[in-house]
Amino acid sequence: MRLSEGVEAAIHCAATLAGVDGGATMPGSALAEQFGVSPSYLLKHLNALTAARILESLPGPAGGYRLARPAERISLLDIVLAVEGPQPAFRCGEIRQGGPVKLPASAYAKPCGINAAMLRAERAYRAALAAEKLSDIVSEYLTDADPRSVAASCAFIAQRQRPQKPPSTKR
Amino acid sequence: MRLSEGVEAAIHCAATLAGVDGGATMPGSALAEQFGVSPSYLLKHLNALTAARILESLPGPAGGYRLARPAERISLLDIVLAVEGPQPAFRCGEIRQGGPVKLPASAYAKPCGINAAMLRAERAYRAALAAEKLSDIVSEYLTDADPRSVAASCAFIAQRQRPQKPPSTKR
DNA sequence: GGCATAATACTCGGATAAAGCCTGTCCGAGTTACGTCGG
DNA sequence: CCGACGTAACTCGGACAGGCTTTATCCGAGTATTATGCC
Repeated sequence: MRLSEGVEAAIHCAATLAGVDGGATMPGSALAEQFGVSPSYLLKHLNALTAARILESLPGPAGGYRLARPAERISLLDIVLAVEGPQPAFRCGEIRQGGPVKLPASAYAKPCGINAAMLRAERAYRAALAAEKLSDIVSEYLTDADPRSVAASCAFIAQRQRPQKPPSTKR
Repeated sequence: MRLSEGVEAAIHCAATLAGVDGGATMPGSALAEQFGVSPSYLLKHLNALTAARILESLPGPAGGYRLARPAERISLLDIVLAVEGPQPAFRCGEIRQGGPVKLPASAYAKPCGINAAMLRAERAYRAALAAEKLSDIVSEYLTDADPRSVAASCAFIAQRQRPQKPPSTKR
């Protein structure tokens, strides 16, 4: 059982974007720089989040990414499913039918009990992930993390975010 | 998120071995034949189960595999961990430290909140897997599955199991 | 001086190679059962 | 007839290639900004 490396980056990016002012955006290059990962590769995952309607992307010089809805309505499950895909972790290959004894298909009408048990467990996993809201992650970070780390993150966001409405961009 | 293909085979094998008489064994070739998978490859996973003290292996002409303890004390979590490894699905790469701003190590003394949240969800998953006992899987199969499938499975077990007359020598 | 226009620079997006893990296969070491020989 | 021995066959165990998903990278399409020329 192994999750993609990109899930971690996607969650960190979403948490960072939750800290930008409403309406402002942050380019993918800034997010990649903050975490020291490849910009081109991070775009792949950010694109997946955009396709899942979790992020919004704006092109152009003042463009970038921002959350498509408030952080209270974004759960870790949404991000994981967007990056990893909606398929369950356990995929029943129906090996019970692969034996030498060939039974009619009607004998396998009911789903495999092992598959059902694994899906029950996975449902609990997804429920736990759905309970973890992005806003809670951010709040917990702001209160529990080291003040120096929080200050550095806020400074980075304030420096690299791009406000949308004001026409004048100084730089 | 994706589990190994071998997990399904391992669980099916364990469920089959739960149906053999106490003390009797079944060779890996018979298990592979029952599910139509490669015998040599199945041995890899059966070996992992043996290393995890879930199965016992007896060499020799009348040898094979059997459960190391009653099915009531074997959970799906034990099998999954044996095949997939004990590492959690989400492995924190500490990308929060990869940015250009270098803070002293003391600023990262507390664990990453995102990692903590993911591990909380995974703990729920493992708890759900631990609640699924192998004996329950077998009981559910015997009562709910199609009678033809149950009859075929029992016939296969009775035909291919190897009773162990003398007290076995543990490996 | 104001407005339309064209060049510009920055952004995202998809298509393209390389690496790592999982899958699949092979052959060798070890052990037990059986047949045979000797007592 | 009984016991011990040697042979043999069957088993598991670890080491060796191939396929596929994941990771990483590059270049092209699109758009708001900006400077310029015209009115």
